Amino acid sequence: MGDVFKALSDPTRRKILELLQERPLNAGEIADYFQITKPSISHHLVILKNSGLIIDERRGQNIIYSIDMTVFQEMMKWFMNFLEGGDNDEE
Amino acid sequence: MGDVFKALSDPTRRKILELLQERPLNAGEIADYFQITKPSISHHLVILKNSGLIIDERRGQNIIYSIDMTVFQEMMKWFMNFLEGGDNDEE
DNA sequence: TAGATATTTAGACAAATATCTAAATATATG
DNA sequence: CATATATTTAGATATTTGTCTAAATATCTA
Repeated sequence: MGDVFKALSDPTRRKILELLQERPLNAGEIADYFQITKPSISHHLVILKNSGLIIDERRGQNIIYSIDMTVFQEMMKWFMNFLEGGDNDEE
Repeated sequence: MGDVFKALSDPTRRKILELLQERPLNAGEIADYFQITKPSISHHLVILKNSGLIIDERRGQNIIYSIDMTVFQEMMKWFMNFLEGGDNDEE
């Protein structure tokens, strides 16, 4: 769960999520949106994947990334706790 | 706005927010919940304050910290964007 | 199988971060 | 004013993080 907050703390990774929110993209397409190198993007994708925010699927030479909504729903619950004033248990 | 995600990326700071979600606390009371030193907690409080997540108010020798809900609502909007599939514009 | 394309892994490095100790500031009170 | 209490600021340090280049892996196709 802490991994998710860590993953969201980087602006490049948040932008990747916003791109994937439109539609799934392969690694190269994602990299094209940024100035940084493909290996750096690949590193960010690993972090996003480990946090559970995205999933990947190889299709031929490409690896296609897309958002996994499940974790976003958990995040919403964490924030809801503050707005509603209910109980909370994290790590 | 990126400051908020950065602020939330540290587990100590998230725990501080959870404590303040119960009720306002002064710096010493907050520090008592943790093993780390008061200066370190003070540093975390500065980061939380700069992000807009908390506000402080001096009362005598104490400085009392409490949550500012405004930013939480903005966070909710950001997450809502993913769950609903609407448009988004950040930084 | 050889070569081209897509992507990741490995290793290095500079910048950012969390923590500490020591010192400074602010307030209250005898 | 002098001392005690609460908190922050300053400066140092070890760890983490984001980035890079070079090399490795995986897949497709001629």
